[in-house]
Amino acid sequence: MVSSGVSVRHFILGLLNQQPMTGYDVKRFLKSLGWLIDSPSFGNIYSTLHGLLEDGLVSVEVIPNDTKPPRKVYNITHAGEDVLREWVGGPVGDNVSLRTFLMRLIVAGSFLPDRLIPQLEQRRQQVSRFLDDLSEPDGMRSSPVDSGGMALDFGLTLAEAELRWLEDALERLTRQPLAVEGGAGS
Amino acid sequence: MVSSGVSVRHFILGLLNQQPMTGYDVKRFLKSLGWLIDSPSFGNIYSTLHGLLEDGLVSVEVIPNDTKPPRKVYNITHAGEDVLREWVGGPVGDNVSLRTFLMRLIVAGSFLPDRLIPQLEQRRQQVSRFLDDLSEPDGMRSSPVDSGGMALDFGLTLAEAELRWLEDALERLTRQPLAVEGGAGS
DNA sequence: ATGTGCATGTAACTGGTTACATGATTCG
DNA sequence: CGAATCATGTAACCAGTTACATGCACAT
Repeated sequence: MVSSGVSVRHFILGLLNQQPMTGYDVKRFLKSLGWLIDSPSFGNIYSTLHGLLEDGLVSVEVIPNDTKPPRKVYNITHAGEDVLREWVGGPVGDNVSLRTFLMRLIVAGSFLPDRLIPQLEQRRQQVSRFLDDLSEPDGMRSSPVDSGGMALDFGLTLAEAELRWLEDALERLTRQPLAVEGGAGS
Repeated sequence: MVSSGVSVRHFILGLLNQQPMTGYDVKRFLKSLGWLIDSPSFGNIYSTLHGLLEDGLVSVEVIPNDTKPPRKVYNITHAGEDVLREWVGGPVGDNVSLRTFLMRLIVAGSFLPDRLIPQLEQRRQQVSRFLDDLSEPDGMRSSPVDSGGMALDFGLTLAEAELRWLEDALERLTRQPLAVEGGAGS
């Protein structure tokens, strides 16, 4: 019932929306984010790409490299754009994890900047709520686990940093709606 | 070959090491961390608990609640402690995600503070490397995806916050080794 | 020569989710 | 009176991993 199916499928489709890529490129990019979110394996990436192709959400251009295996550059189709637009516009689902949020941010960032604001706002509320719970005697702090330990402190630090970023980003976006179009895409 | 099998299994065992709990308690705690990492579902938690019990890594105390379903409080056994100690002491695996790191931190935090330092150090190097790559023209910044976009900025902010925390924590730990023992327990 | 990076793919497996079933209690 | 919280559990299903297979180019 979480309903925010942030499968690799949507995420990869989102990357392809920003820039045509090969499976290997996708892997390389995701690997660079490895410290934040786990990169899906090659196996998963390639089969996801095959699935997207079968469903007509991406097209492929095979660039033969006569000795090497040919590069297969995948590109999003109109049908794919429709699916993606619907997904990004759709409900975020409460209690999204950092991983989920980042994925949506990457996809939505250069696609529909106006739809972005409610997502940032939702996220801000969530992180803010977490921070508030720490001050209350009935929040997570009262939890027996790791009372006063490092993990709590770690989470706190990250939450504060994220919250500050969110507030900053929201302010920037609401002041000047920045009608991006040629920004990142074509 | 990632070898850092941070399955829910290890994580739950780690929570049980800090405090005996029911499956429902585990869920409640994990849910409070939902903004950071996805909480496993009830189905997974309960069946993991059953598995741990079968393997003798936890024991259970059934507290009958005559009208309500009985509470089943799980407690780690000596065998369980051995398994956990081995896991925490084991290799972290390079390129761990935030999720993985947090899990290890929660488990290790109140268990083996001396083994903690190399883990923090490894993590520090990883995050630091990411940050360095952003300055180089050949790093992730050169990636076609989301150039100059929000997601990159978001990641940067979090990375900086995490790095600062790690450096702080390392300094504190190396100056006074803090021989925790009763720290988190009774 | 040995390893690392480029480049793709498949099949078996397992970890975890979703959806279901049950039932009392408290809150609005 | 209906919804949420407490409290446990099972089984079908799906997402994603691991391990394998192939092969050239380039650096050490």
